[in-house]
Amino acid sequence: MNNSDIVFEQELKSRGLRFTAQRRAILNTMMENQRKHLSPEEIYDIVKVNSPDIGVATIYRTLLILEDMGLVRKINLDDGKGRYELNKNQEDHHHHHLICEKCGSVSEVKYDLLEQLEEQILKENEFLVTNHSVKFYGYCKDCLESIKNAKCEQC
Amino acid sequence: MNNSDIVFEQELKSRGLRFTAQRRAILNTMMENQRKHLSPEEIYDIVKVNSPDIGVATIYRTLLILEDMGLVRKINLDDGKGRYELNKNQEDHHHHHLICEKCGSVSEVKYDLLEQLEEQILKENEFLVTNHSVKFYGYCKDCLESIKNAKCEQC
DNA sequence: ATTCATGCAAATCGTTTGCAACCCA
DNA sequence: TGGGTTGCAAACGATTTGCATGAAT
Repeated sequence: MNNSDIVFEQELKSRGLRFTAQRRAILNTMMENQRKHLSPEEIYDIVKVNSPDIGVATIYRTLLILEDMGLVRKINLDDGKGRYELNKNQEDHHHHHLICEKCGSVSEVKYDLLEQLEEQILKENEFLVTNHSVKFYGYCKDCLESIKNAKCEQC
Repeated sequence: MNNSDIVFEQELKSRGLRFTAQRRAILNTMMENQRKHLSPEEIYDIVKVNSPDIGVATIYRTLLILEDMGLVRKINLDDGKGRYELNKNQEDHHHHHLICEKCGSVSEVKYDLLEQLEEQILKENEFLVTNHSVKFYGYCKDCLESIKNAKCEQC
């Protein structure tokens, strides 16, 4: 039982919820697959290896709890399913995703130049920004190269 | 038959597609509801008023065509359904959405400070950005006020 | 013992698809 | 006339829900 498990157990208790083997297995799976943007189905497949009797519903129900606790964050990668990533700490909070429109790969950037813009929004729109989601679409390194090569063949 | 209808008809013809009453009605609905972020279902309900026999499938199929032509843009407002907005012109391209987490309202900001960041991404990640999606979550003007008022009652 | 959590299957929601009838070019 | 288009309903994939059973405190 690691540190995160203990934190999780405390959080659950303080909400009158129980620390079950399934919930523990799901959180551990999230920790062992950081930066992977797993879908509920993928988490299900991983957890099933050691807990064959688990059901998908438990994955969905647990992810809701983890998200509500701020231990996990739900993101949208435009592939029609939910994606979840570990919410390690606050500084980790502001990273953005690079989605390759050719191969579908997802990488990350950590810059955050949005504070300034958010102040401006508060002043001009009277809207208080508490969070944001930024996605960049384009071509990853590998696909840029394969496009370059494909063009050369036609020369 | 307005200007956009003519453009639409030409675009359809150039692709070997037909200019039907249904397609026209759907594009007109999009134009009459700019900045509304309509879902396919909502578009369906509006179009149905004047074309009671239309089916949802036609809405979906037509939106795909309009999106492919660049006349319409699909966005994601985290409510589990697709949302569409008119893609009026290129300058209109870079606006972002402000999503109120209390009342769910969606407004817009037009600033775009991302070019600089995208250059940096190209250099450091070798990822060529061709498009982006930016969403800000927080509290709209009205909800900020109601929160303020609620707090005062407790004083 | 009590109350919450689970697995299962059925239900739901948004979207897509197959197909026969339809209609624009 | 012929091939794209439509409405309908069935199919689909992701997620949610009801419920009887099972497990944590």
